[in-house]
Order: sequence, then structure tokens, then C-alpha cells
Amino acid sequence: MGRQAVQESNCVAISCQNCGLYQLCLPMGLDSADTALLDRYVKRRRMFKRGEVLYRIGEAFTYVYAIRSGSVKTYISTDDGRLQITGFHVPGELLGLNAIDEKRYNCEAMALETTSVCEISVECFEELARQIPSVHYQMLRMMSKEIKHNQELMLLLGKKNAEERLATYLLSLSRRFALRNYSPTQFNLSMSRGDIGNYLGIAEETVSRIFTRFQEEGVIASERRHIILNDLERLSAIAREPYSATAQVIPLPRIPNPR
Amino acid sequence: MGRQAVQESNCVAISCQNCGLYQLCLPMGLDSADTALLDRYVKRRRMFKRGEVLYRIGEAFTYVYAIRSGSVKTYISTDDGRLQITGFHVPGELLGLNAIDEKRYNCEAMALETTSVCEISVECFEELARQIPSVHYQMLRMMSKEIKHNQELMLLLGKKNAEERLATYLLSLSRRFALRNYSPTQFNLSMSRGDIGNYLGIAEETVSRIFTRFQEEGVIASERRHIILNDLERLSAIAREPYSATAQVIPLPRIPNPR
DNA sequence: CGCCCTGTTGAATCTGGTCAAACTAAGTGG
DNA sequence: CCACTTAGTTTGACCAGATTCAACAGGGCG
Repeated sequence: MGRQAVQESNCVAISCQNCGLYQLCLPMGLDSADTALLDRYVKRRRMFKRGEVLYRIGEAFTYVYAIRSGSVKTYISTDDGRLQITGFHVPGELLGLNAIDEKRYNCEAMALETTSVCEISVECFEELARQIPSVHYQMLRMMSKEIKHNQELMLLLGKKNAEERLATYLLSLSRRFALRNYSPTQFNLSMSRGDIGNYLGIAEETVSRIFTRFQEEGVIASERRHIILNDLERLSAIAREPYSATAQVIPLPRIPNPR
Repeated sequence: MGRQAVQESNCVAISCQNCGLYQLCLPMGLDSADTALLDRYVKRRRMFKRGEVLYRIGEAFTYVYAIRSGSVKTYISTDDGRLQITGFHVPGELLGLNAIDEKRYNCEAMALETTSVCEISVECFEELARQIPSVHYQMLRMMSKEIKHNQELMLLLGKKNAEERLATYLLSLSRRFALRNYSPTQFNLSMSRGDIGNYLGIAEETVSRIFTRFQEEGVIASERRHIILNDLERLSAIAREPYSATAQVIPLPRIPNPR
């Protein structure tokens, strides 16, 4: 995410590790044969320009997408056309998995900026899961993680006021950047105020106003899409979330190997 | 859900089919040996009374719960104590699966009424998945379904006004009852106005007021927790959802068998 | 029978939405 | 290179829907 040259080039440099499938298999301790197998399936690379759609609601579930660089938003809609953005996705994340049940995508995905992805056919993916059974398990973990994330968003949408929402949002971005070794206090947004407001369930004018207020209070500095978080602690207090200076290191859970 | 004698007895009568694991395995065409295997793991039955907690946030992930009769709410909280109910669960549903990633429950589950469950140890469940590989696949499908459901709730929380929320909610209940061959137009709620409001992100007074309004307009009739939907079509219009008289029959997707 | 919980209703208040307008940055094409 | 367009952002004024506070009604249960 972001357009700084340093981040872009960084993305490319670690694109292999960042490619989602790597993340899928990393915790499994795959041997090199497995990794080679994995590589076979990560062939098709595609670029999407800002505003281009990766997949639409109802389309047959044919590909899973691993983001290599750039960023993507996913959203659903009421039948009278109101959209709800359900997630912003950054390099290393896998898109489309939740279409498994109905075999059709149940949300739409659009590139927020020029975005490079690995397009993995579902058939290949299933073949992969057959040959490396613990891939199934990793998929479960990833979906479990997504459910947890969505639950937190529900809490935000259902119970938090506008200030808390925006503070929560900035902190969540900060943590995600920290995880990927980007600066947790200084970054560029790839999404517009309108997108942020939509995601958080508030009007874009409200987003603007609160950015201004945070800036007046010295909690952040923002110039258009460039954001500096000056006071993570105060931001955490506003968001009503426990403050953690650095990303918490959670010991990897024991992973049963079903092979 | 509901306290009508007819529904209760019905639940008991079809408890086997309603037990969640059955649902998990039903679409897989298990042979009788598999079914026997399945039965081995569904031993422990437990009862929870209204208000009793099945599991708490952060507790080690040791059991998966299949609801046999009754109903359960799940919820998460901000650290200053505000709760957000994330789901109401009825017979046939499986609870706890989304703890897979962190090996700890990430929400709390509480019985809304006297509730009977099958308690399945996670170890047994994993053993089961090892012996019947397509169980993995069914788990993926169930989690995929949950993600879709949560996305729809986000749309509701983020974009719909109070009337639309309540109408959407009533319709969603109606559909779930229809799926289980209960009346889609007449049922008892097991949750309070407060719970409904919490779930939908509105105050309980607002829930009450809108129930009254719907009743004045003749769309529904309600007496405390007993609800009659008089005009599903108008309700759909209010909810801004496509009207479907009966539950749509979706052809079962082709299920690859990884054995 | 009386208490308590749940639900209903009214009135005052306020957060955040809507509408409108000005402004900026970044293209776009002549 | 400049005029013009377009998309995105910010700000102000006003207003509506929903919350909050408060009082009260009714059912169910001990």
C-alpha cells in the first residue's frame, strides 16, 4: 500500500515471501519438494490498474488471488445499490477463499492502485490441497482469522462512535504495516476518504472532520493521503483498545500434521 | 428457537439430523461405516440453562458445540465493556469452529433458553477429519458460509437504517425457520428486545418503537415475543431485499472428494 | 401477592448525515 | 504551456433519525 518508492521496491524485493501462498505454507514446515510443487501452481501473474475489478459477485469461483503488491478493496451491496466495503487487502493476503461454499464469489474485488497478483486456479488449488493435506488446515486458519477480523468490524460498526472508529482504523493499519516491517507511524493511504467512510459506516465528510480534529489535537498529522501517527497511546485511548507499542508476538499454535 | 410445544418436540424428534455434525457430513454421501465412526464422537451431551455460558473469550479451544435444541447467542466486547452480539444460533449449527486459528475462543457463547448440545472434543474432531478427509472440506464450506453471513451483517450495520435493519432481521429469521420446516410467518423469539437491538446496532427502545410502527401498518402482528409476519412482500420492500416466497432451492455444488 | 424483569411510550438532546460550496491536485487536450 | 475538466478533500449550515433519560405497564415467577 502507499506510493512511496521505498515501499514499492520493497514489495517487489520480497514478493515471493509476500505472495500469500507462501504465507499459507510457511507455518507448515514444507520441505523443498513441497515448495517446488507449490511453485508450479503459482504461474499466472496479472496486473490490475486502479479501479479494475478482479472478480464480481455471482461469478463462478475459478481463481484465488494472492496479492503481490498494491492493494485491493472488497465490497458487497444492497440491491438498491448501496455499497459496504468489507475489507482492504494488502500484499501477502489471499482473496476469494470465502467463495468455497457457493462456488461463486460473494463479494466484488477492485484494485485501489496498480496491483500485481498471482492468479491461482481453484482446480490447481484443490489439487495442491490433495497433495499437501495440511494446506487444508492452513485454509481453515486463514478463514478463521477472517471471521475474527469481521467480528471486530461488526463491533466497530455496531457499537463505536465516529472518533473511535477512525482511531481504531488507523491503529489497525499501523499494526498491519508493522507486521510487514513498514513504519507503523508513517504511511500513505491507498484508499480515499470516501472509501474509509464507507468501510467504517460514516460519511466521508465526517472522516474529513475527524482527521482535522485529530490533527488539531496533535494526535496525528495528515496531508491528503499521507499520515503520521504522533501519539499511538492517545490514539489507542480514543479507540478504546489496549495499547501495544509493537506487534504482539503470539507463539505459533501447535499444528497437527494430518499427513 | 421458540417455546411452542410443537417446535420443541419437533426438535427432539429430529435431533439426530439436527445435530450439526450430521449437517457437516450429510452432503458428503457418507457410507454407514463413516456414519458409525461419526457417532462414536458424538457422545457427550450437555444441557445449558438460560444465561449459562458455553465458552468464554480467550479460553482454550477444547470443544466444538453442535446445537440440538434451544438457541445460543455469541458476542464479543470492547475492553470498556460494550458488547456486540455477532450471531444467534439455532439447532443444527456448529459453534466454536472459528477458534481454529488462535486455539482460543474469540467470542463468548450464552444459551438464550434451555439448550441441548453435543460437545465434541477438538482432538476427536481432528481425528475425525483425518479419517474422513472430506470433513475438512465441509468445515471450509461452513466457515465460508459464516463469512458470507457476517458480511451481510456488516452491510446492515454500516448502511441500513433502523427500519431496514429490523425488517431484514425478521426476514432472515423467517428464512431460517422455513429451512427447518417451521412456519416462516409465525414464530417465537428466544431473544429479548435488548438482544435484538444490540445485534442490529440500535437501541432497544428503537426496536420497540419500530415493532409498534410495523404493527400499526399491519406488516406484522407481535405480542411480546410471539411474532406473525402478515406481509412478507412489504417486509422485503422495507428491508430492500429481493422477495422470495419460499426458501430458494440452491443445487448442491459439486463436491470434490479428496480421499 | 408483590417483586422484578421486559417491554412500551414520551420528551429532550445530540451525533452524525445531508446539502451546498469552495478549494486543491492532477490530469487532459488544444 | 495554459485553460479546462475531473476527482478528491475540506468546511459550514442545517436537519433528522436515533439515543438517552425517565416514567410506566404488564407478565411471570418465587
